[in-house]
Amino acid sequence: MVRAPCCEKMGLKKGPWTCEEDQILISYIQKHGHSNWRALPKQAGLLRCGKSCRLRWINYLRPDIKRGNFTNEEEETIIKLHEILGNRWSAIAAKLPRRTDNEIKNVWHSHLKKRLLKTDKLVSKNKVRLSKPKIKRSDSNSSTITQSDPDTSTCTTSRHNIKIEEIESLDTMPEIDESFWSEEAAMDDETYTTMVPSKSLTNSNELSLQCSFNNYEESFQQSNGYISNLDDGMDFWYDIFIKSGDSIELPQF
DNA sequence: AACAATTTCAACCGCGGTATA
DNA sequence: TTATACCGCGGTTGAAATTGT
Repeated sequence: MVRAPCCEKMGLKKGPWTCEEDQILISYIQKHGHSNWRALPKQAGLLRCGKSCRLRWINYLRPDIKRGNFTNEEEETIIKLHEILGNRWSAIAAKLPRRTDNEIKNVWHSHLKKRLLKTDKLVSKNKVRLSKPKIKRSDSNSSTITQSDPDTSTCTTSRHNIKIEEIESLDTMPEIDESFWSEEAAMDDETYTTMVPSKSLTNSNELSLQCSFNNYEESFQQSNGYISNLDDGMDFWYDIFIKSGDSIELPQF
């Protein structure tokens, strides 16, 4: 099958929209809606293809669009959602009211990606590979977290101080102190402080883990009994299965 | 002030999914 | 079932704006 071009190029305008064209499009859509983008430009008297009209409306003219700089909160949200959803800009835009997928895509490519690349380079200098956690099915020892009480807030092992606390999935990532990224900020095993099972291990459907060092946190979530990092990076990826009542041995940092 | 390099972002292109004849 | 048309999405482009020298 040979697809027909989206519009006959003959006589149709391309490139930036004029104020006059914008006004024609806005007033037409206000009166008649946009049930058929292909027919719209002809009916509205615009020398544009339907695709161009749709894009102009969706990305620029829609009355419910929020324009201007993205807030820090919005940028953090985009970064987190991108970790989960990848380049699914429309899905990300659906979580950010009044922002368009095109705008989010642009801000990702122009700001956020560069920022993260910079961050990754610095993190890779101090890269740490986490070993796979061991699961204890029955007995336990001093280096193993055991589930004694679902409501326990802290416990201690011989190797690390461990605390058990509630973690909301996709919780806030704390501000990272500038010193963390400095050349001098050498990684130190002792700065790893917690591997945190939340909500106890008694309910395998509600388990999540959080690993933190300095002020940087890695979040893990359980899905279908498996735990995996929310990050795509293989360096922090786990594939472990935990059943109700299991205990978990801390990873070696 | 002039020019070059870089960044931003609106708009375009092509593909895949879906509806329809 | 197949061919066609349309819509929406993600990748890419390129002009305009900004920044650096």
